[in-house]
Amino acid sequence: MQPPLEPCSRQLAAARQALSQAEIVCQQRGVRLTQLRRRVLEIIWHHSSPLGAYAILDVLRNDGRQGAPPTVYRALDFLLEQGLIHRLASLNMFMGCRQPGAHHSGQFLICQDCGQADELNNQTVEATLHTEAMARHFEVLAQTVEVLGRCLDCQEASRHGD
Amino acid sequence: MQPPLEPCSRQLAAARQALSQAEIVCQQRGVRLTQLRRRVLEIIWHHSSPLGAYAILDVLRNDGRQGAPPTVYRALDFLLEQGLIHRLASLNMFMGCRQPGAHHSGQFLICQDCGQADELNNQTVEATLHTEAMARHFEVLAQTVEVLGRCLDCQEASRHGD
DNA sequence: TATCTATTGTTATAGAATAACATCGAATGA
DNA sequence: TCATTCGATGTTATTCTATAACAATAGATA
Repeated sequence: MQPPLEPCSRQLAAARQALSQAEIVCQQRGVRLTQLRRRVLEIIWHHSSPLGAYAILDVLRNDGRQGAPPTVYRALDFLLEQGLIHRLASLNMFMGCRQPGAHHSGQFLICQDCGQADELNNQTVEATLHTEAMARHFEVLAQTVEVLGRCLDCQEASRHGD
Repeated sequence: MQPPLEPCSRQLAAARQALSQAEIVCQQRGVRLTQLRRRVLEIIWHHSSPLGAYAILDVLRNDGRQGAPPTVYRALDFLLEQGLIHRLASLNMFMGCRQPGAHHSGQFLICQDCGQADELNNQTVEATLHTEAMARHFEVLAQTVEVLGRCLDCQEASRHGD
């Protein structure tokens, strides 16, 4: 689980796109994507795998900005509310959302070796859970669906490694 | 989210059954359900909603037993390994498993008002996630499926309350 | 400009989980 | 019976995650 330190060009491009999309979404909604919030979103997108709040805080401090945990958590709360990032409950970490604008819970494949997470949006899973809930007269507010396992790269790496 | 302090008779009966089942399962597997582990399982079953590790620790201390966090976490680890309890990642809490013996991830409906959690075992959800994972050559090790919302009782309570 | 509100800074603390090492206790064999 | 061994528990300390409470600041509005 070694997070790379420098984002590759593909990540940078993804981050740029995510940030400009975020600007649009926030403008449409009349909410403020401040410097801090924008920077936190950028930090998250520059990283190839989900990041913890304190890792984000470290980067902010490296920026020269002063800050404490609430600084980060408030920015994260804003980004979560706007559907710009997801929180992975099983890791206590945060990652960028590829479909901002439309609020959705999403489903995630999380590799326990490299830490990377893939977002799914399987309608069958979501609908089936809704049906199960309805049968119990349960009102659904959010879904947490996280599949822990190993991605192809890490399976191969462990085979060659041994 | 007010957890009741005294278990009702239905809970006590459920706890008794869960404990005797746990005894059988552990004996069959040749693992030891010690006093401490048994007591932690009992505490969890005596409570109507999922419990946090530190809440369990408080009960243990009320018993007169000395203890620190590792005391509880080791017992919880054992019970998780044996499939006797589940951990709810979105709450950092633990609850009894109704199908001990068969290791399974389960799916949960969690009421944000009263804190109670209902366990599902929907095969469609599990199979669909497996299929999605396979399509990405992702090896599944565990599934976390937690639906947050409001149970019928709490929906009605809030309607009458306003 | 004065005011109001949202945002950020700051300090302190609560809550969740584990590392590392000491001690105890139940099973096993001599 | 005693000694040994290994699993289980006790103990202390620390790390990581998250929030409460209040102060200071900056942006918008009248």
